[in-house]
This record gives sequence, C-alpha cells and structure tokens, in this order.
Amino acid sequence: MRDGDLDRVRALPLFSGCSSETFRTLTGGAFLQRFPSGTTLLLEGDQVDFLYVLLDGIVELEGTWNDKETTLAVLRPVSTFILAAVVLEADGLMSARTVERSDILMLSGAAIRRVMTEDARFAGAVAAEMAGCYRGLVRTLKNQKLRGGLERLANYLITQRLRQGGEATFALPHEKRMLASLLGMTPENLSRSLAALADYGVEVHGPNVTITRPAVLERLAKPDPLIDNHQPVTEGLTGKAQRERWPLPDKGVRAA
Amino acid sequence: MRDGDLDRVRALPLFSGCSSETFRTLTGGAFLQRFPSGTTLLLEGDQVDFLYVLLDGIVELEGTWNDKETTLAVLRPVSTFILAAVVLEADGLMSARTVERSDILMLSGAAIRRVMTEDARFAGAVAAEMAGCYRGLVRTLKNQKLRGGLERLANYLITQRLRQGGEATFALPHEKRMLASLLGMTPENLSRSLAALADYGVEVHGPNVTITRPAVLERLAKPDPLIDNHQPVTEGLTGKAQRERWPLPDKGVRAA
DNA sequence: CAGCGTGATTGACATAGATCAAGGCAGGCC
DNA sequence: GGCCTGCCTTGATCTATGTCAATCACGCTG
Repeated sequence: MRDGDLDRVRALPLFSGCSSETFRTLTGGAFLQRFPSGTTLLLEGDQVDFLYVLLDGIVELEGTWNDKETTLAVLRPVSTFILAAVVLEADGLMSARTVERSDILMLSGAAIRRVMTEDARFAGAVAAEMAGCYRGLVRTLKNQKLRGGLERLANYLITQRLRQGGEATFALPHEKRMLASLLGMTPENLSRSLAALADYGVEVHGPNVTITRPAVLERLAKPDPLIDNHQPVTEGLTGKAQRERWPLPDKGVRAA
Repeated sequence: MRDGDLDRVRALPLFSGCSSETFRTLTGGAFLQRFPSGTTLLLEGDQVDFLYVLLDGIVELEGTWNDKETTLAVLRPVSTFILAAVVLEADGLMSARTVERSDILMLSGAAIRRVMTEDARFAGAVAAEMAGCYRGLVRTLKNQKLRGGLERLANYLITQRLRQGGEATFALPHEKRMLASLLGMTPENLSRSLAALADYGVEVHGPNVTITRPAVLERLAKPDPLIDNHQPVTEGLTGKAQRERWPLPDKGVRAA
C-alpha cells in the first residue's frame, strides 16, 4: 500500500479523530486490493467481515428482489461502505459491485467493533458517520415517495451542476441506465424524461448536459434543502456525516 | 416522572450499556411531557435540541414536499427518535406528530453529544442504534423501489401478523389513511388493494384482518429477510439496532 | 473496413396508480 | 333520535410509468 493511501484514509472524518493507536490497530491487519470492473464484492445476504474503503474507482450498491434490481447508491473515492452491517455484525442488505477497476481497502470488522469499545472518539465518529448515512437515506426516501420521475430527474441535474462547480454544462457521472435505476425509473423513461426537459432549458448531447435556463428548471424541480443536499463538493470533505453538516451550526468548524 | 419511566429508558439498548454517571448526566436535565393527540412536536427543518423518547402513545414521522406529505414511520413505545439530527447537531429532516396522547421524555442534545465523547460504551450504543435505523431505512427503500403497491401491502400484513403473535386474525395498528401513506399509496388505492387481496385469502372487517390461507398470500408477497424484518416482538427488545440483530450471530446474547 | 455488441432512443401499447366525485357507515353531539 | 363529521369505500376516468419491440449510434474487434 502506498503511503498516500493511508493518509487519505486517515483524513476521512471517520478516522481523523481517533488516536494513532486506534488507527494503527485498524490498519495493521487491513489489506488493499485491486478489483477489475464488474466484480461483485459482496452479495446481499452475505456475512460482512470487513469495512470497505473505496480509494479509487467506482462502486455501486444495489438491492434485489424477485429478479428485479435497483441501484441504491453509487460511490466515489474516498468512501466507506457497509459500515452498518459491520457495526451490528449483521448480514449485508445490499450487494456491492465495482463499476470500474477499483482500489479497495478492507479493514477487519471485528477490529472495528473492538476498537469502538475502547476509543470514545472513534465510536463517536462511527455514530456520526452512521447518522450522516441515515440522513442521506431519509432524503432519498422522501425524494422517492414525494416526487415524480421528472421532478427527481430535474433535481438530480440541478444537484449535479452544483456539485460539479456550477457551470451550465457538465457531464453525467454514470451510465444512463444506472442513473435511471438510481432515480427509480426505467432507462426508457429516463430517455423520455430527458427529452421532456428540453422544454425547461435542458440540452443533452450524449453524456453532456447543459442547463440553459436554471430558473425555469428550478420552477419545475422545486429543490428543497430537506431533500436535496446541495452542498458543493469541497476537497477533503468526503464523509457522509460531513455532508450533512451544512450549513454548519456556527462553530467555526469550517476552515476559515 | 415516575420511577418506572426512568427504568424503561434505562432498559433501552441505547442506554443499557452506559455508566450510571452517564445516565444520570443525561436524565438529570431531562423533562417528561404529556402531549395531546395531534400535537406537532417538531417541524421538518427545525433545529433539534432534544433527543425524544416516546414512553407512551404513538408518534408519526412524516416528510413534506410541495404540499404533499408522506408518513416515514410510526413509532410506538419505547422508541427514541431524531437521534441522527442530535448526533450531527443538524436540522430535522422530518416532522414528528403525536397520533394520540403521548408521554415523551426529552433529553438535552448537547448533553448527549458531550457524553458521547466521554463514554465509549454509550457512543458505541449510539452508533449501533444509528446503524439499526439505517438498515431499517434500507429495507424501506428497497421495499419502495422494488415492489408494487399490492406486494407491499401483502408483505405488510404478513409482517404484522408475525409481530402480533402469529394468529390468523389481527388488527391493523393505525388508521388506514396513515397506513396508506406509510406504504406509499393513496387511501383509495389501499382500499382497492385490500379488496383485491380477498383472492389471496385475506378477509377485512373494519380494522380486523384475517389471513385464511397464509401460503397463498406468501406466494404473492414473496417476503424476503433482506427487506422484511420478521423478527417477532419480544418484551424489552425495543431498540432499532436490536431488531436488526436477528438472527443473532451465535453469541448467546438472546435470553436462553 | 465490415461486423458485432452494448447502450440509448423512440414508438406503440399495457398497466399501475392517482385523481375526482359520490356514496356509505359509524361515532359523537345536541 | 337526528344530524353532523370523519373516514372509508367504490366507480369512472386520467396520467404516469412500465413493457415490448424496433432502430440507431457508437466503439471495438477481427
């Protein structure tokens, strides 16, 4: 493992507060592995023995029932995943699959649980991370239950634009079929919805999207801070918990 | 506050592991309040200053967007709620409303955050509770995205029957309109779906439901342990985390 | 360069679910 | 008892979304 990798893990909010000893215990028995695209890392229902940390590449989390499958999340570096199953020593509720070649660090779940009982700061960080993930899911569920497909798409585009720097033109970060699944619609419907958004100033050329009249699109999308997390992506602000801490409650935690 | 109330709080998995000192700190500044039916305890977007513990009554958690609202959960005693917002010191993402007269204990959020940094066992319990809540939401989201309305209803009935002891006849625990919202459908549609389930051996008389041919209903519902938590309700097993720890990973934690 | 495979698009159609509009049933109240 | 008021139900209709099928566009490979 390269030194830089460990540093990047250390910088995660999940680990940045814990003691050096805790960190050494956790990473001592860990191993870094490179997986090709399309590898299933974990099948839903499997026992979970490791906390995974995505250092490079893309990972999709998906759920299945009755021969149907749906994308629950698409992760980019640096992200941890299946923390909940590790904490509870339970089976995973979703499958994890690499979407492209990925470097993944695997930390012993048993070690994590043990260390949590000894290092209050680490346990607190785990709690905060879980809370952030929880709130992300609450947003997702509200998005799913309260909005129609076109509205979900419109809001997705608005969010993407902000996350990618706010330019009028940006690229969709995944294949459209996966985006469709993430948004809870069929690829056919996503196609049609994208076409329908032409009326609202959205131009699509392959993976590139241009929002020509943001105000018009917003009038359709009605974005809401209680559903959409419009926090811009800042360097080194990768934890799910951090993304929920915005705007910050006036504590000067934000770098000045 | 009656002594018994404190004991019931202490027995929650969230608190059962923490030190007496921690528990005293938390409950010292707490207060117990009785709210009439229909009281809004918390509006989505509000700052959250307290961790709420429902001791008696029923509380509904709901989300709103664009003049539509949806029920995200219905809580019964003894349950904690809005823990995630407390941990992250963030605004609540859902509203909380009493469905009937309820006794609710309110614990200072600041105290909880402080104590988490000192008592690793408590911080660990918070992490476990959040992980349980998270997994509950993953189940809900899969249920919502992968199943149709009729299937959601069928599975709901199967789960209810098990939770209420497994008898063929049981009562729906809420008003039907709320159940509809929880299941992500309109009241009209719930009515029709219940009628449609007659073909699968479901008889409905007001709030009472009888499942005459469980096997037939299951063939429609296709329940799945990765979506439906069929854990029977045991006395004193109230935490969201505990409900996710089932079947237990062979640790003898379960009472013999 | 031709052929192939994958993903995206488009159209025609089927279905699930929402909406609108009437009733019906039960409990509470005067 | 009669009359409300909610809640539930039922029917008719409309809309959104899924499904099936055909075609297209692209990149890759032989």
